[in-house]
Amino acid sequence: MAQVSLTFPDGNSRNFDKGITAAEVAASISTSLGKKAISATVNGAHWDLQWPIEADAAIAIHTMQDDAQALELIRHDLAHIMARAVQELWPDVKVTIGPVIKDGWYYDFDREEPFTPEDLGEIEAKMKEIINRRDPVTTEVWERDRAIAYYEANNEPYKVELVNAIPDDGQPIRMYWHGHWQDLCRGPHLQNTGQVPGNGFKLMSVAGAYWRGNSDNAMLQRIYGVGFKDPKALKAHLTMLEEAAKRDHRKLGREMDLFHMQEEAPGQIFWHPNGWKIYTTLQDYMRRQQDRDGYVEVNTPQVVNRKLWEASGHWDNYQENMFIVEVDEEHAREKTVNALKPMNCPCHVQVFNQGLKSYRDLPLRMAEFGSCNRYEPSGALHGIMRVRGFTQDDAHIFCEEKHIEAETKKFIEFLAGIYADLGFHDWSIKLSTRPEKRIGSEESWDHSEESLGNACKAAGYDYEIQEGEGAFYGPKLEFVLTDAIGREWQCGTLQVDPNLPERLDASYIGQDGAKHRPIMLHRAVVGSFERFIGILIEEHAGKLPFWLAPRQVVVTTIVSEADDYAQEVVAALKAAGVRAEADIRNEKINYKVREHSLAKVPVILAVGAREVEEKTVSVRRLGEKQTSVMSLSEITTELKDAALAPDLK
RNA sequence: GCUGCUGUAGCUCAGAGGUAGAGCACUCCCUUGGUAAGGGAGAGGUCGAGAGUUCAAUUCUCUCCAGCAGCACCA
Repeated sequence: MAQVSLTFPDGNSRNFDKGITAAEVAASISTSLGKKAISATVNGAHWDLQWPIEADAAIAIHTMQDDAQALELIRHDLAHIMARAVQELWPDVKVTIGPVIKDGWYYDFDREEPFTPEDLGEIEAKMKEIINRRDPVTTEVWERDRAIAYYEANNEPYKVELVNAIPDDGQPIRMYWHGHWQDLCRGPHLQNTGQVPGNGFKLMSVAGAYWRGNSDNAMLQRIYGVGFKDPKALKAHLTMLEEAAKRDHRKLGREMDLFHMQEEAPGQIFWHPNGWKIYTTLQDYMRRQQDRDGYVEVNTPQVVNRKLWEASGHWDNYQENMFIVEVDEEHAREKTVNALKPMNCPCHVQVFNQGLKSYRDLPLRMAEFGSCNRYEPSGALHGIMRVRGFTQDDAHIFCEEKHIEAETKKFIEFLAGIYADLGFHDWSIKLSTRPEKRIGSEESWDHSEESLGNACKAAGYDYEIQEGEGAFYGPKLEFVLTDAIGREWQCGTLQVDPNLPERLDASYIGQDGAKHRPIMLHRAVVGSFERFIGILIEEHAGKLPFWLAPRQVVVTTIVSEADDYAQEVVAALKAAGVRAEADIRNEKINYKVREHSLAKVPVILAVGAREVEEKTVSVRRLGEKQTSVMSLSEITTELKDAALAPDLK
């Protein structure tokens, strides 16, 4: 019999009969490993114990101790078990797909009536029952025709479509059985439903999802579940979700009195004094950074005639998402159709186009805190993170092709400094390359992609390539922040655009005396201020760094005899540039401390008879229980420094 | 935009076919209290908007608006 040579993680190799299964390999090593094995990795692929090994390979056997593999298998089996439970409860429901995702899985179903929360409870109970049956999980490879005939006979049209979609490139069409229940699946799976921890999962929610992710297709019902190895891990996950909910910017925005939104202006923000203080503090900081980095700041119109949007190409592509403002003939000589600007670039080109530009003017870095309005689909709106009215820290660098690399490097360094100042150290770069539908020559794509990659390397950063994800006119960099609870946010971006200067006829006079087209680099660091402030709030759970905190200090009185002194302390702090206010209300100190702590005021100063006498303050910092006594001059000096933005220290 | 859910006082929420309730917040009074809620009294709501069914609708039905979760979208 033919042999295969398998190499184990320790470097040793052994020969086995060709076609041996991973389970047999595990059992050949030791009886206990044979029992504990759950799957293998064969040549880098996660391998079902039942699958035969037909060629020489590197192999590693996994047990439940291997988290990555164990969780993948558990969640994958749970997806199947859930689908089976649903079909046992409601045999008419059609099954579609059910992949593993972060922390769990989902499965999409086609069913007339919506699933209710009560249904979820029933499904969960049925799943536990199935797990307790300890049914064997088995697998077979089928011919395509047989699979299609089977699914047609069973009235599972989605599965027929899936089988048909499997490319004819030799990959097996694999069937899995969990007991009598069957599903098309590429695997791998556990060997027995009883191996799935019956108390480590929970069904979380139902929501609509389009078949195959396409909004032209039918809407299915998706049930989400989370699954772990044991109830403790499940509990920890649920607790984490509760913690995340506590730092929701919409909740904190209300509690800290930062902003509100209301029906009459969906997707737009009413900033309250506290929130606006954060906004302007951040914007002032950004403006100083831009000034230092060689940008000029401009400001451009909000309401612009459609002619410009037609010329830029936005009218054709994004009309549906623009706020259209029509001025009728009663108000003007002739009817005009305008749109609120959804982006700033066409206006910036208009500024660039005023007067003749020389190659000596390039690179020209034109910045605007550009207020934009986009008619986002209603379902996309989310607190202040995704809105219809927002302001970008937008800028366009007009340059020559040869400038791209150096300008990009300069920008990455600029952005890195700002993220560091704002307390974000965990971020990464993604480089999106040429998509299938594109304009421009291959040479110019080569050059821009290479320039962006080189710039990242030159600035000392790695990047991940997103193949084909670039815009139709040029490649882009995306800068992705990871926040305190592991969520990713794309904030910064840099896009190479030779298209818009072409469409809007921007030019400069080159050294050769002839007209040339500049390239535009669209770039932003925070992206939208609204969204970025939302991220800041959630990152810090409302406890913003002192310099950004809208209310930095509250001076609370313990007895009313201290009222005058409290005002004196406030005056001293204000003179030092600290945002301070007095709380001389007739309330107990406990009450005031609680209230201001909940409002996330970073420093509470309490003053009573002793402090008045000694010209001191009792200092209580947010998050700390103990207090300390400092002289008025000491605390003023300290807070004066703390109140400065990082770039002013 | 799509699927589902939700909309009652400033906030968090209870309630029911016969035009509403709690806690906190708010106002006033008492209290001057040393670091996360002192006590008492009071005021406050066209029950998201419109239409329909009904003797009667905030409650049932429909339409619309907004929000939430997810999907799709994000120049």
